[in-house]
Amino acid sequence: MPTTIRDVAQKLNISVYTVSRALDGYDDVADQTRELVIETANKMGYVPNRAARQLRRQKAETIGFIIPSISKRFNEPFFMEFISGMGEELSGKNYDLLISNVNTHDAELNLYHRWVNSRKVDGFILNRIRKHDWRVNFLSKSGIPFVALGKSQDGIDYPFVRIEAADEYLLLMQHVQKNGFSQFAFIGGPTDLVNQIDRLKWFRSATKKCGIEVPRDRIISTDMTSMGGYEATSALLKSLTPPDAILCVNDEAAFGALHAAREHGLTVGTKIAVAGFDGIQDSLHAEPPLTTLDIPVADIARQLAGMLLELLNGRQLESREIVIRPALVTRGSTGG
Amino acid sequence: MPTTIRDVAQKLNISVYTVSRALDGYDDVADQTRELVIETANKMGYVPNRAARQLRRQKAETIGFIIPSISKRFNEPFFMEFISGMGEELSGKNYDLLISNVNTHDAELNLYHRWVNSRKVDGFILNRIRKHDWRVNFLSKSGIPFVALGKSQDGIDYPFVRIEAADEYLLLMQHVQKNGFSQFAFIGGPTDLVNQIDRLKWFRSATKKCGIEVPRDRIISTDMTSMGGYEATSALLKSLTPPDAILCVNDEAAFGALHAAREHGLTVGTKIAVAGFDGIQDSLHAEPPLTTLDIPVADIARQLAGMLLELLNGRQLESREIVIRPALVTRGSTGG
DNA sequence: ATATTTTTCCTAAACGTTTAGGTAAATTAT
DNA sequence: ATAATTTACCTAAACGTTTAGGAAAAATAT
Repeated sequence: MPTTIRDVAQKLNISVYTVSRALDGYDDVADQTRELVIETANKMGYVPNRAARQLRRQKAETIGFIIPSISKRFNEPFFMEFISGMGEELSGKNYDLLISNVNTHDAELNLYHRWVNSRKVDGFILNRIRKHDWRVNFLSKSGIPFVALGKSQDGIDYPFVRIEAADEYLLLMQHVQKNGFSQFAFIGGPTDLVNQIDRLKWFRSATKKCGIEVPRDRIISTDMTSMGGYEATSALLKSLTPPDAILCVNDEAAFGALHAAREHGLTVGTKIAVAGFDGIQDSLHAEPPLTTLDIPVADIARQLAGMLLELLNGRQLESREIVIRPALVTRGSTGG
Repeated sequence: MPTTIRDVAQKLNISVYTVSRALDGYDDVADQTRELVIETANKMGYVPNRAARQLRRQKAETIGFIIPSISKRFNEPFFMEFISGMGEELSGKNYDLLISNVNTHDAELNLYHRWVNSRKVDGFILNRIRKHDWRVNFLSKSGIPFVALGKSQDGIDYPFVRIEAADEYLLLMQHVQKNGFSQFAFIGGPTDLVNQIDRLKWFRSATKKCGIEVPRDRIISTDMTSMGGYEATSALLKSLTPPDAILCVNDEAAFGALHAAREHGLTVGTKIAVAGFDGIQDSLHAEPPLTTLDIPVADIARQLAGMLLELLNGRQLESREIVIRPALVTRGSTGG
């Protein structure tokens, strides 16, 4: 049974009030007393009971993150980097991170509901935003603070980080074109994902500027896993007019594309170009190393967590919109 | 402001006691009343306040998982699969998963202390166990329940899952040998990691049975990242007597080994063999696809979470030790 | 010397549950 | 018909904090 505030107070023969105020750094306690309290509390290993504090303060000091049920493969490295970034920012500020993953849409809905209504978390961080996102609507209606990577088009105002890569996509395409590839294809994700919508838009705008025609059937929708990328690429390469430059919505899909291309006997970087998006760590060790548009995932997560903390502490945000631009990293998969 | 139990009671003109007992399924409330209560509670969107319930029940209904500070790269896919498995088991049982990651040993120690003493979690799940593990000692002394993947040698009794792969390692080595490779090397992890100790032991025992000599300098210790595997392999291949069969302590290191081998102009599968351990999903899409000893990571995590829940509910465990055997998956990286 | 302000600490209530220890009403046993 | 038991509910205390509203003591102002 852990030490309570009463134990500390008794030991020093003072009231619990004084202990509480001393530890929380209020100035209505004498310096001498404060020091004594802090020292004693440390010695006794006293840590405030979270449940009691939460109940009284009506704050959970906990942030919720629910891994979207659409991601069938939770092992996507992307999420691990994201979690890592949030965790770093939060644990430094004495906040905790509550995580769950669910398999069905109903379970996901239920969990949001439970966490909101049981006051288990003070706010949420969202990911993989969709064009119309029920989570955004639900949380907004609940009045619980949240931030997200990506802006949904539900007309709801919330702080977010978004990625802007129109220029970088053009650079990528010019680079690929310069290396002798011209038959472009785009391996994308679910069509209502904001990521997908943006990236496809940048792809299209870049093709236009480069004077490239892309037939309809060269734009494919996958589940953004390496298996999805593998299958889509295999199909593309079997067609009568196979592409020789495959741009993927994320690195994972690109890994699958690399595999499929090699399986078709194509030397990637020479006969065919492949590029990804996100810049996850293993992209460097792919064969050949993967050209990608690198975004600082952990850093974005850290920033999101930081924004949410500002919100929770009632402070004004410097900016409710943060724009991140990726860095084009050219490697062997597009011909050096 | 969410609905409280008092709101529900007032609405029905009964006491909060009756609402509480009805919702918790005790039999000292009339069936008719119970139904009414449940219906009304649902309609009003009532979910018990977690802090209040925790305070009164002295249970957090939350499990803690702290990503070990030794993993410099949190994006290791292994952890994501592990988290996914725990989360699945827990959320099904109405438990939540509290996650944090820390950068230093001190921060890690501090966090365990905080979570234990603030009663923020009811139990822990541990990972990456070391031969002598302060976490095991600390939690055992605290009297808080925990389970782990791996058994430390501190003479402390706790429920755990362990991997047994002596036979499978022999199979792997025979397979590699049969494909014409004979100069073995082992790229391992930190020397006090139970994983490392076990896997190196199996490697050594297999070499003995196969009549293979392995010089001291062919056994290397890394940080188990792809970069670590890359650097270790590069160094090995530059030596006067380079190996032609590299077995790695995990898949991530093996990815780096593949990269280094290719960079040295060696065709993996023909000139050199590489194998991993864990069977993470991307091992299939490596070039060439990676031979590995596949363990069901998510499933192990699920089982660990299940064991911990049994402990927390005061039930007797069927078995305090669960043994998992990996499956040898042979792919191109060892010559098909 | 008295009045005012400041400093330092205290008492007691509150947060929203759960539950020990009841009691009246209904049922069953004698 | 009365006693004993069971059923269905209630009141009030407790969990461990934080904090509003004081109050005594000390310092400062008049």
